Amino acid sequence: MSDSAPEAGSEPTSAPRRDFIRELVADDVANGHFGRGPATRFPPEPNGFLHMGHAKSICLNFGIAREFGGTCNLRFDDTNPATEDVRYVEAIQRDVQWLGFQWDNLFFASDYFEKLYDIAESLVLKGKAYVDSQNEEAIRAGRGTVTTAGTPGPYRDRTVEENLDLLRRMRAGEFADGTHVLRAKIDLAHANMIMRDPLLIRIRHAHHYRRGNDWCIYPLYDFAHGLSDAIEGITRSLCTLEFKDSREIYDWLVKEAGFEQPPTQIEFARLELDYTILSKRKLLRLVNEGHVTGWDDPRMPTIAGLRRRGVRPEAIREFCETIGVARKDARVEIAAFEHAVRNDLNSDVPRVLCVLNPLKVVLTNYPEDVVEDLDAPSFPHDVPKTGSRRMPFSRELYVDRDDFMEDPPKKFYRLAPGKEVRLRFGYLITCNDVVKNDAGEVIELRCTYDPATRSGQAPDGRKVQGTIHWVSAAQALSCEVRVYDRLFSQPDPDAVPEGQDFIAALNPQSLVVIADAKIEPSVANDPIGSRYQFERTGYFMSEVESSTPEKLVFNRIVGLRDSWAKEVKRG
RNA sequence: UGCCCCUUAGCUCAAUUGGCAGAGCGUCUGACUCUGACUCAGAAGGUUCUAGGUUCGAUUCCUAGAGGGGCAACCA
Repeated sequence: MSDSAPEAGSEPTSAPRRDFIRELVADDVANGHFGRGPATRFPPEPNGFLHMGHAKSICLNFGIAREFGGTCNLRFDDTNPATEDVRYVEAIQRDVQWLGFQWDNLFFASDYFEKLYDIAESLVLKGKAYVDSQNEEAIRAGRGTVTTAGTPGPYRDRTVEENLDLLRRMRAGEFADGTHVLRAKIDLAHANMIMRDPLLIRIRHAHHYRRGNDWCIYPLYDFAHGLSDAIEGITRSLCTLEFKDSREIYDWLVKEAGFEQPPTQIEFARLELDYTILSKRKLLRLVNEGHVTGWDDPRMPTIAGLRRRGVRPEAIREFCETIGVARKDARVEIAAFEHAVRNDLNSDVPRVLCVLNPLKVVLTNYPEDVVEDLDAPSFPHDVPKTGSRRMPFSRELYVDRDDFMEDPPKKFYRLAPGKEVRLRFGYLITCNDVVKNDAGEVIELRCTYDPATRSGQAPDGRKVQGTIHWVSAAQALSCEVRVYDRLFSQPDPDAVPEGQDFIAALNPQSLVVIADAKIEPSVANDPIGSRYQFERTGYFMSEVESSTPEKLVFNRIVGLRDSWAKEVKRG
């Protein structure tokens, strides 16, 4: 490399942001630290569906493998027979692939049980582990507290022979659950609670979704995780901050097990999102208690829920990139996610007109039996895509109730008595009369159109401030629109008064179903699952699970930015 | 009365390793516009948690303190 000015075109391809983890991996590659290429893994327990927090981890682990020419495994950390299920294994694989990633190897920690057992025996042989036969309470008491040291129990100094015999009989299934555990022999007074003779293996006579009933001694996380990484030749084991204290036992175990150049654990902050909960345990509660329709409810922050809602994997990946990776707890604004979703859809999906809350408009000076076809481009001028559709126009139309006010405030650009607006892709119309029912509710607007303004422009040069969306009443399709909003009504759903929990923070308006919205007929033959921007409203997708040829059902993916709503809110 | 981690703009993160504190999102203003969208331009927003110390120079190194978080599951 010379010091001379870079030549045109030699500009480095705008390097992606380097977080502290990527810096380390880049250093590994440059210096050949592990004697092998970068190897990561994504290690979910198959006890629930993947959510945005997992997406962050997936983008990190698979992204690093991709960027540095390394490998990334999908490993199921299935060491707890009580909570796991094939159903989750299948859902997780589908979600990872949908996000756009493919694993180099598919592994299961439950395939390592024999290897882990062999390591357990070797630890016993070295006097580094022992079988403890105290009950659960005694073990807990013997561990001490964060401020007081623990004390050795009565079985801590069993002979190697006795430990080996008991361990083998544990494996043979001779003992009941809870009668014995294998513990590492480290230090009951260790400053790090994790290191106070951590439990390695416990007895569970239970059905495991993959092992059936053939195995009854299950390794615990601390024992299984690091050794599984080491068995797979992982170089950097990425996990979240709460495992910080586990790193010490991780290092202890891979060293005692004799791995050369073992993996190193690196911790990063787990994702927290405004107005959202990202905890499998709590999400499971929402499912089980029926607050949502399932793991794939479009309001859920799960990958399956977001997919069903209409969010695309590109948006999730872009979001994960913008939030970065750091070593401190972080709560990300939901606005950042919504921005990524809009940004992804804006340049790609066609525009369409849909009236969510129909209000009839009769054009009193338009002939009764005429239907015109108006040409409507499907993309705005700044989206480099072509295409258009025909929109029928007639005497009776629908516009959105939000676009009319009988007594509007200043700066209301839409329809009001005596005011003129432009119909998108169509004529200028002026509101003359307001028809009300007995209850005093507005049920119809009587307007006149200016026949000279079919182009949307007035020949005399007069300007209108507002352009509103509309559909022709006779040709419009009736459809159902599900307007989804945040699942929780406060930024931190756990910040509820004493005695309540996050359930109390649920947003009662998180789903508003509009049974009879009116959409332009051009969408009739589009495949179900198509995404659109409903102009001036938001992004929507017809839902495969609910739509029928007779009646389309649309999910709102995300609303458009709405500076008028902000103006109104400000008063 | 323990151990460990964290603290830079409203939010998320940078700062080439001790050298003029920046970016994206958000907010506000303006331009453009047949979407109050998009796009573009601009602005506001900082005692870098506090107090000392080292240094010509500290966001960066040291000490103490404050605030936040994690660890005492036979869960992961």
